[in-house]
Amino acid sequence: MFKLKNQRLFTANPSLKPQKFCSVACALSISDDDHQFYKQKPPILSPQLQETSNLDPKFYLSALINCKNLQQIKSLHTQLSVNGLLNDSFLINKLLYVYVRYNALDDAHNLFDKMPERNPVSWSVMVGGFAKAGRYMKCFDTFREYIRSGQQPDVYTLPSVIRVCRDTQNLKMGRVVHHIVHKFGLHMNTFICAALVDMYAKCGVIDDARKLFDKMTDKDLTTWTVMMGAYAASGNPNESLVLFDQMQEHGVVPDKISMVTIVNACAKLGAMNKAKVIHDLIQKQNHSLDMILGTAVIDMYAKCGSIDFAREIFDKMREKNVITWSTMIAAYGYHGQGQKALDLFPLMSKNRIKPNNVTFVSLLYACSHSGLVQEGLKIFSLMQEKFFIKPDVKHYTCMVDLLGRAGKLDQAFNMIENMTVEKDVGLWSALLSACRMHNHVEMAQKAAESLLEIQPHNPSHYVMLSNIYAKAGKWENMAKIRVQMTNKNLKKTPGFTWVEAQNSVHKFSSGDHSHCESKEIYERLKSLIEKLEVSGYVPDTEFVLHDVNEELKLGNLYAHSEKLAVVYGLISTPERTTIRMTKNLRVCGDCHTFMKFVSVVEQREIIVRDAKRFHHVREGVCSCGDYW
DNA sequence: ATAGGGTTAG
Repeated sequence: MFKLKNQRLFTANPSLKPQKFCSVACALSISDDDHQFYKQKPPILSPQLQETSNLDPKFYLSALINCKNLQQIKSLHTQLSVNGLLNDSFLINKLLYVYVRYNALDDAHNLFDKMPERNPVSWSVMVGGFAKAGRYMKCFDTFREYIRSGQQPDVYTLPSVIRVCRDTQNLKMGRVVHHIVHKFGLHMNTFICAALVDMYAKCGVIDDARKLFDKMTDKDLTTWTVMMGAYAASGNPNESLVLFDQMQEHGVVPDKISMVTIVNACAKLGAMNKAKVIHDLIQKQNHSLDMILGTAVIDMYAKCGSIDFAREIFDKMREKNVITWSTMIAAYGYHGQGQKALDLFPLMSKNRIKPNNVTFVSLLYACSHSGLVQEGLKIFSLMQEKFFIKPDVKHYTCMVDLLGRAGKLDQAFNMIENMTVEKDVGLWSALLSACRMHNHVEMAQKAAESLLEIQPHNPSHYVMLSNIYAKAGKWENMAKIRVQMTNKNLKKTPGFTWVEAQNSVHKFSSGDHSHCESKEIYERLKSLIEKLEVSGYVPDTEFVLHDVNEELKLGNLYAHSEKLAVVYGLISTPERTTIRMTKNLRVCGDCHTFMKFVSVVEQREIIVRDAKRFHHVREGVCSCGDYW
């Protein structure tokens, strides 16, 4: 009887952590009947428990550990109370903890309120419970009460409080807590410091995070992981990889979570060499590709340019969730293989995965970038009618992009006018780009006006509109924009281009001479342009504002960061070249033409990407016009 | 006994 019941407990809950088996504890694993019994007469022990129980707290301890639902916890609570064991701080804290683990925060709090004596463990469980459950005010209140009670907060409580500061983006409170940490001399605790580093990073003050990180003498794996993740999230994935190497030099061996973090950083960097090294390391250390790590690796390979590797991993993964599927769909989207993205969609339901709003963003994006207008419209209505997902601004942005690229500007504009969700910069930018592509000056003005209402000081909106005027020959309007920019003291923000070569990533800005092989690069660029001109390359100097600085000129040409990166790629890598550009930076017409010619004349495949998009530059393949 | 780090779009 016992064995059977016990088996049921463990087979029904394979996820339960292996625990010391206690012959009496298994009595709790049964019992719909018992529940009924408890319900009717709570103070009385069930026959089974009576048989085996005594007033030994150890019995209740293992019973609590093996609880599998709230009902059981409550009935044990009653029994503890009846047996007068609620004075045992060890037991009561365990009870508190089990309530918290089953998300019964109110029950826990009631118990906590009635506790005659609260020790640091009680406080820490309660504060941590509120923190995990997202009940931030309650967490702060409890912590405040703790401090006011005059006790020294222990090292277990503070990480939870810091976590809440992070989750609520409450940097001010975070600094106060940091102060408290110092006041109580707890600044040497690794758990607390790691939490603080994470809090600073996620509140956007990465320099403060780094300062604290550097001060820490014993950085453990979590600390390193937090810092690596912070750099990746703040747009400096290169630094994540640097730290990853340093960590290993310090003898810290990465685990699965840190692997996910570094895979993610590598995806953001877009460096295929690194991607392979990291994937090798994962295999060497025998980390299985579970849903999270597997999904991250798919994303990494896709963003490093290899949709085939990405698909290989995808096919190998045994368990996939909606994120895995959405990642793969998005990957096909930005690789310009819209049909393949669409083909995956019906397979999702076959595998019983329900698409979510992100899946539909990826699908619509895939349609817009492959020019699948009808399909996109179909998906858009399917999403609402069959899956009852209300489109948000991102879905609308994809639709505006889809219609806009196809030249259906009026339809796109109508959609914007009729939508009820709040319009953002991305939405209007999509329309503005479409206007530029189709030379629709009037609508461009409307789009730009809306953009400048939201972001009156963003120079890129002015530059974009100015370029549209230039293309239409409306020089007076263009001049006005330039005056506005000068009056507002706005300067074009510098753009960067990165290229992966020589096993690392090199960064260029326009007219950049800082690279150590700068001389060779410029010489090669000069001779290359001569070669290209023989083949019919005519530099396009239409977009005057793109290059305000005359010093960037190289003969009658401009040394765009894109060109410098492409040339460095030619010099230093035998294979194809992948360059990555500052997010939102558009490749200008001249660079586009330049790359097209390079790809033919030098027989080299060039891949351009910003954070998420790819465009293969091959003759006949590049269909994006001068706007990418 | 109680504590910190991980995946998709934009």
